[in-house]
Amino acid sequence: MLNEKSLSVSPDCSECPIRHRAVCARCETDELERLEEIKYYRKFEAGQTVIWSGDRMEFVGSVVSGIATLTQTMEDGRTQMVGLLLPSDFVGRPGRSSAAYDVVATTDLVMCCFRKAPFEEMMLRTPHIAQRLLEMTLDELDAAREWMLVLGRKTAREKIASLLSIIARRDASINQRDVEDRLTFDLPLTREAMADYLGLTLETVSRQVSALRKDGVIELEGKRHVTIPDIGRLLEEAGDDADGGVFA
Amino acid sequence: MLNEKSLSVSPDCSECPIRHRAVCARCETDELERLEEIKYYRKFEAGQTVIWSGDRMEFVGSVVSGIATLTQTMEDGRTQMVGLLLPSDFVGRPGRSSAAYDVVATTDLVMCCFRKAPFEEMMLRTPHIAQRLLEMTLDELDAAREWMLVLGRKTAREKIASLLSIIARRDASINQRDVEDRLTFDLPLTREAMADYLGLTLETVSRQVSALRKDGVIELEGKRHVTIPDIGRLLEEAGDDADGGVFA
DNA sequence: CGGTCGTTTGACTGCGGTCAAAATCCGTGG
DNA sequence: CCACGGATTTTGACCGCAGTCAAACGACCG
Repeated sequence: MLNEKSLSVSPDCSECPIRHRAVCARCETDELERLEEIKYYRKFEAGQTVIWSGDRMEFVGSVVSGIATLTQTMEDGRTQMVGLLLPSDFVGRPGRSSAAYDVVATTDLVMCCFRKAPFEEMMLRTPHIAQRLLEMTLDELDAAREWMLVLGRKTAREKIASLLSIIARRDASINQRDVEDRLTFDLPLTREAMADYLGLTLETVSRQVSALRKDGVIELEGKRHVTIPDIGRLLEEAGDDADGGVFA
Repeated sequence: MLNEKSLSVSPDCSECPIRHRAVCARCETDELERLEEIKYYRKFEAGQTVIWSGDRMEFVGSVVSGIATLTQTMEDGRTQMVGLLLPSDFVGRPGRSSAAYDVVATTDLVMCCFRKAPFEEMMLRTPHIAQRLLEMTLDELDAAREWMLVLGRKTAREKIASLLSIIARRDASINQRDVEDRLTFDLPLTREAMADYLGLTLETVSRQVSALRKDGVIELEGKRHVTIPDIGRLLEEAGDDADGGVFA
């Protein structure tokens, strides 16, 4: 906790890399000015816990850069990841006083935080924020439901393929890369984190990743750098409808 | 589809049984009057499909009475339930033109429908509706994430116990029953529907229900009527924290 | 009475979990 | 530059939980 850093200077909203995708996306200039007054940046290092489940939450905020995970843990230690937080994703629930999940930085992370009470008060007066938050929450709900199908009904191989295609899609969207390009990215998750996301053990993840590599569905350089020669093939392996533009 | 019934008369909102829990919960009298103008009731019989995935959605609405399910299906027929819709739950996504899931009535069902375009237009002008919808969506997101833990990490026995405790909780809350009472309710789902919710086969569901009965965790009269002699015991079996008031 | 639907039960199989060990990666300090 | 130690990943052998296939049972209805 000691190596967490608060930045004294928060960059101007108008230059923010997530300006057009985050909870503030629809705000007008004057609304942004009021947001500037209650915002502050915080940095976390890879591996640090951002919020502990059950803790009192004094802020909500957006991921500016880096990746974090949302996880739930049972008393006996079994854990399930319930969300992957990428830049522009929102953290925290207005109207709730204590955190429901652990939030952990898996890479170095920068967050744009808003003090909770002022943010909630501002939400009531600023429909642009509430509207955008509703839209984002509906998207997250859809993603969670898609993930329920993955967890409940897919095989281990399909689960891995599903995770890779989701990361590939999000990566392409964030980096504005063309989908027709040869997709290539770094896995932001350890095998254990992948297992926690997919409801598998890390051994099974390792075996199935190797199998997909052996079958030519993916290519690996080192343990983490992935290339996808044929995205249609990967989507087929995921059990998704290959055509019909999940990527459109 | 022919036996679907439209009611010519929609009861007054002020007498509505879900008045204080549905998307209209926070509306003032004048706001309710405007909602009355765009609402209509529809009845569905048990087994009927309310909405097909992919269909154009011409309405959104609330469940007034009865129970419906939200399901997703893969090409090869594997299906996963992603939501259980009880009275006051909201159906449909403002801002989206086609349905993402199948909605099926599992009992006779009455819905309070709003034509989609007028409802969306009204949402922009009526913060009370948007606020309540955000709150409900956040609750659904939490429920979906809790379910991800069930699907990803719990054993078949724990899954059954989790489902029973959720139904017991919701049933108690809807019928305003005291939790300390001897909990008793009718299962609104077939074994197959339970299996689709839990990511199991119907045979496994049947076996585990029998096992819980044999072990005295639940009592059965017929196939569907369930009594829970000790809710704490059931929560233990579900792998949840037994104390601490999930039921508080 | 036969037919359908939902459910239970049994026998067997196989996918993914468990336990264990080896291999690889990577940062750190001598 | 290399040796060391810890973390991460891979691989192997074995096992058990839940899936599969099949049959029978009970309730309900025409």
